[in-house]
Amino acid sequence: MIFKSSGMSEKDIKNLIIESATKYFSKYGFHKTTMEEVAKHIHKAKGVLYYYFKSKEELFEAVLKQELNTVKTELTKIVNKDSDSIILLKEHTLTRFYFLNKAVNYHETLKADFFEKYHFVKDVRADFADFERNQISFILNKGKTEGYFDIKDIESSVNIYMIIITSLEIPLFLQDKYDEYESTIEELASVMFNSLRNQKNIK
Amino acid sequence: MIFKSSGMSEKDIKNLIIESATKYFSKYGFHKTTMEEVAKHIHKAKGVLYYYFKSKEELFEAVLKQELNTVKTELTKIVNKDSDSIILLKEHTLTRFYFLNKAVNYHETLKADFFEKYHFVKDVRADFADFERNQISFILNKGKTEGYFDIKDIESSVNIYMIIITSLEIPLFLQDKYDEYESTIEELASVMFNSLRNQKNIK
DNA sequence: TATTTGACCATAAAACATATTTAGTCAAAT
DNA sequence: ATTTGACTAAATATGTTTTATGGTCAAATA
Repeated sequence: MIFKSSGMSEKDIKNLIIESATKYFSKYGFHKTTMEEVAKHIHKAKGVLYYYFKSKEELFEAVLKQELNTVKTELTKIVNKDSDSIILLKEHTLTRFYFLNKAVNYHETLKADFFEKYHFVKDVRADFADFERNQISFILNKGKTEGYFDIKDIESSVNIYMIIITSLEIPLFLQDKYDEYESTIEELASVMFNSLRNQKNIK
Repeated sequence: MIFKSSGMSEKDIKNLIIESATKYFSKYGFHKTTMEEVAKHIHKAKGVLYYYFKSKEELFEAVLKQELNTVKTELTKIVNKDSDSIILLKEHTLTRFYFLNKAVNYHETLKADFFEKYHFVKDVRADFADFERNQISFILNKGKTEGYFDIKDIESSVNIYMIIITSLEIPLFLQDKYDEYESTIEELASVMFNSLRNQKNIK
């Protein structure tokens, strides 16, 4: 009983904090959110945040990780489907953008490439990039085995895919062109997988 | 004689100013360049700059236009070649990035998407985008006619091409990843034209 | 007439000083 | 084990002064 309630409550409080922090970080961003308001919202003193998190940055990282885990979960669902790799790649790309578009704290971290203020999130970003790289690598390999894709160098293809995908993040999410481009994102995804498609008539 | 010398000198001075301005804008950027130093460099008083240009912004525009004209000239050379449209598209893309990489004042204008300070260059940028759109449109049409490309909707394909191309500008030029990505740019260009290639075995 | 000058002004940027807010700490309380 | 809230150091915001700079213009030049 003692174990249960103390164990439960620790996790609950931590989650409550993350929940509250998510609310404020999402609305005001990292720098305009204060630890005070995050604590007040769950009727606690500010100090308690530092019992569960070492710093504001660490709290933000927790929020960001949770946000990206949602995306990861959705993407994993797709990779686990037993559709054709072509379908997989297309769905993966579309889902990626769809859920990433909602991940507003991730959007903020894109500023790390321009402003020094956000360098502390680079590990989380690198982790997500690795995750994605692995998944795309898996899909391309599967497609190669199945004969759908004609790829000499998988790693090189994954590289190019990643470059295009991440380059698009800035216009889509930092310049808020997701809605404007939405109708073309599908065609955009097609460009990518069409180019990988097995083409017998190529020199 | 009077016409010649006065006509000549007007153009010469204007070009001298642009030349000097190019030097300073390229080295220090728009905001850190002063009209004073641009004038001093050609041993003139600051006021004379305002005889030929209405404002600092207009002078910068002149520099930028000249810079982009170099790129336009190179790209036009390629479009005028009578190679296969596939070769054309690839060369066009590579040349575009190669010369744009040297156009440091153009790089600065990319900041217009993030900072209000650069909004005044939007006309020049729009003009360049139109120019490019037309050229790509021309190449794709040519490719369609020749049977190299299998494109239902040219305009839509041009759109996607433009979105990818311009999205890449920020990582390449603002985040200085051109050298890092250089070896993959060619493959990147291939992705684009492969996807447009006539593929007989598509559903 | 066409061009150039440099003193001049208004405004913007830089530099400085001051006040306020906030991240993070910690001894004490629960 | 967890929470509190007073506390500090540092960052941020605010206000003030100084300096630098874009732009003007009447007069000079050629």
